[in-house]
Amino acid sequence: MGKPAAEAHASQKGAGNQPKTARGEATRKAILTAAERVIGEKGYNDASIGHITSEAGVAQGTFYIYFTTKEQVFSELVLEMGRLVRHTIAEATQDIGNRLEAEEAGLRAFLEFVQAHPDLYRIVQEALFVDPAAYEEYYRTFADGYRSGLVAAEAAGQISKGDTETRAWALMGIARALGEQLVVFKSEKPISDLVASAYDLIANGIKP
Amino acid sequence: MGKPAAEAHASQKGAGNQPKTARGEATRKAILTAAERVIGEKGYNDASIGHITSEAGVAQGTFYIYFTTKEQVFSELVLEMGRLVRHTIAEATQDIGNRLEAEEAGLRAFLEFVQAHPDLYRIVQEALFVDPAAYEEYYRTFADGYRSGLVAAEAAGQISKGDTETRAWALMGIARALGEQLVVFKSEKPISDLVASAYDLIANGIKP
DNA sequence: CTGAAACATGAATCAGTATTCATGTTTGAG
DNA sequence: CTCAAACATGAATACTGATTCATGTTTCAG
Repeated sequence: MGKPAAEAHASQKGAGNQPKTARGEATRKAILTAAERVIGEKGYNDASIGHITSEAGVAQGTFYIYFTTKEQVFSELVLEMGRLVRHTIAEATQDIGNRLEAEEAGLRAFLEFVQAHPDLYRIVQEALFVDPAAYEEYYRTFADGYRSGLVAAEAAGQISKGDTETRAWALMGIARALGEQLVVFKSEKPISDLVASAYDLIANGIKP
Repeated sequence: MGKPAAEAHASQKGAGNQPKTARGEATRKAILTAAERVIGEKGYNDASIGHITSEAGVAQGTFYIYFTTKEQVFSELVLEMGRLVRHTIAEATQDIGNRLEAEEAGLRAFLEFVQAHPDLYRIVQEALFVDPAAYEEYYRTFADGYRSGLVAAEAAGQISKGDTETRAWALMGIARALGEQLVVFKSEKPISDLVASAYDLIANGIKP
């Protein structure tokens, strides 16, 4: 029984060892940031621990002080993206009483976030292949929130009646597609134009 | 100059060595099919050449008679998916004069295809990380076709005016999201329901 | 029939890289 | 100050898996 069984019941989520000093804190954050950039750019498999630690300016072994596994940093990044995106959208829409307007504001906030964090965006997409559970949780959580918003709006008569679940997925699909336009296809189109067009489609459809 | 410089100017697309006998033809197809299943299920990185060849019932070295690289089979599968999907949708919509109806029929055809070929669907998604060029070509080609259809419909007064490019991306985003529902999230919802809800959204929007 | 081209085999090669570890260095509570 | 806990190092380990190759076997045009 030599081991203190420190990490017996994970102090935080599935996080590796948590730092206990300011120095450790900084180092962990440096690694996490480097991982975001490197994995986002090269993809999970081509991003080696060596790349990450050298980008972070620490030795290779240091990685394993704070993370148990390469996959674990990845998962943590997916979680982080989830928290950040939900927070960003919630904040952007909290004062808006009308759902259609909220839809527009939320989409804009999402696209701005994605443009500012392209690496995180890609990481979430890659999660489908690296950490399917994290991927599913990300989208399920998101969709649940989305759906309940739609249900409320429907009840309040702010939107027409319809299959809220499918609508939620479809609307998320639109947001994703436009986000991909920015991050993957490097579209030059201004976000406001994307939002305006998408909003018109969402509100009115394309029937003449 | 011992080498016949056989593959000097690729006989077919970027395809590896093409078989020259019936036996070879069959073997190549067996490997391709196995690759589709194995890569679709395990993902690119966990799918080893050994897995693929054993699933195909051939020796490991046989793989390299028909493909130059692991990445190359993958690319070929992405191309195949592109051809098949375009063909499927074109066929399902060719006799439909009205764009809105075509939209509905096309979406249905796409979802049915995706449900029948979940492995190919996943492979295309993973292409963003394994072979970005193939991924981009897949979606660019698709979007171009989509967009020109919308332009024609707009001119014919079958749909309202709007930013065709963004609309094309958004509509593809809806299709993708629903496809993912089927393949990734294993939704039980019947395709007709998905199509009906999505069609209503696309045609009329959600404004009350 | 027949032999050169095709095809098939599977063991060996070879490189990359995640993870571990023995050894220092730094920090901060007391 | 002081020393035990934290933190950091980077070389060594260990393993996986793509690709090659020397050696047979099969096909089919002539």
